[in-house]
Amino acid sequence: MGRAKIEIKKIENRSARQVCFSKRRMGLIKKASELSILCGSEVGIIVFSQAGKAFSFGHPCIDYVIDKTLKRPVQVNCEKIERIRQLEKQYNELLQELENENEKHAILQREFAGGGGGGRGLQWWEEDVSGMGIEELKQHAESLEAMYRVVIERAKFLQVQASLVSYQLPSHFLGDDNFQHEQDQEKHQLSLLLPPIPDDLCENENGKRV
Amino acid sequence: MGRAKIEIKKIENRSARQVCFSKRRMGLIKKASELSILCGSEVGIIVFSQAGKAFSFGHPCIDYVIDKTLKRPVQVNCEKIERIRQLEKQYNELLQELENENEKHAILQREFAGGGGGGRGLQWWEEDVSGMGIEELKQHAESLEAMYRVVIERAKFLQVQASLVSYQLPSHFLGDDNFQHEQDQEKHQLSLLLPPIPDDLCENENGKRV
DNA sequence: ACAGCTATGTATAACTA
DNA sequence: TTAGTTATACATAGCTG
Repeated sequence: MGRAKIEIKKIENRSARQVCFSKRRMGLIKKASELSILCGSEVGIIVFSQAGKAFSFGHPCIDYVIDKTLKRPVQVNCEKIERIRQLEKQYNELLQELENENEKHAILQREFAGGGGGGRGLQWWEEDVSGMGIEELKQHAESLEAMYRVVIERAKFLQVQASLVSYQLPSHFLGDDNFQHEQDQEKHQLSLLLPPIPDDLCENENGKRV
Repeated sequence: MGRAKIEIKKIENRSARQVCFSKRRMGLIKKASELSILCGSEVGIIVFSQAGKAFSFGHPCIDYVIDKTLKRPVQVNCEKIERIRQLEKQYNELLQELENENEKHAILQREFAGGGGGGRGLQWWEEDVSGMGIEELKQHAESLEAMYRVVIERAKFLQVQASLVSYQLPSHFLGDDNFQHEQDQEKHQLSLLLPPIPDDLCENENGKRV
């Protein structure tokens, strides 16, 4: 949202980070204010700067929102359940994308080698590679990589949304680019929502299953 | 931020409001997530829909942020003090704008009637209107109106920002267009920060001083 | 209600003073 | 540093299915 696109990762330069913090804090609070007015909803925001200074916004006031939250553990559960529903939905979208990739690959396969593995119940990535020629292998590898990239992108997206319920993708799943949430959060069950990805694609460099 | 500019006031249409709510809620949480990552700061957001459903976001998690807030009443005071400093600054800007209007008017006055009130210590709005011709009076009234509009716009802006500390402009100060914050909030000292506006401009339709 | 789409308004990254 | 300016990316209002 500025002159250049930036990656969402911690800004290392101190003063740049400070400038970004105050601008974005103001923007966030403006948005919250607009939401509360437009939709008549109660909103509370608390932000701590790295220096430990607190900033807050609340409609009707921050204390009201905090009180209401503390008195409603049930609501928080509702919220988590809805979040999980959303994640499930996104997971289904992911599956859909994988199937599309699958389709594309099948077409390529047919064009290249006349249809290597036949039309039985097997998924394409389960095909036996031992019978493939060099070109076919190359195609196969490229398709796997493309699919892997799709999975990673989706996983990153889910990660952002996942923090809503404090669930956490194991950070190695997101590649090695700076990962800010790690230090304070537990790692847990999100993987339960993401399992049926073929084994070949689910191992990191240490061979550990995700 | 859409096809058309919209006024920030409650959306009356139920379904439109609901759509806006979910879109903006998502946007707000995305922004909060970005802020926490980019600036390494702790952020918590709680939103209640009008139906009473709760949504939250937190980094590292919402409970952490709430805990930290509850344990730091002092920080909240710091924040309020800073907010007041900002308001004072904005107030000074407002004064500056008034002076600019003043200047412009003085020039107009000189052009029109050769300089009706002389150059003593009086502000232009204190000039005696009894000696004015009809054109001069018209000009004077228009200038007052322009100045009034500037004051109202600034006041609306301050109002949005003021909710940060749960301070509240008396709603009649903002005109009669829908005013959403009124029901739950107390009215108090903000007017202390806004007094030296000439009497002519500080009365509402009941003649009650602001 | 819900999920896209796109034209448009806003927020803001990089820059300047 | 702390403010302003500007070009650009992004969020979203109104619309469609």
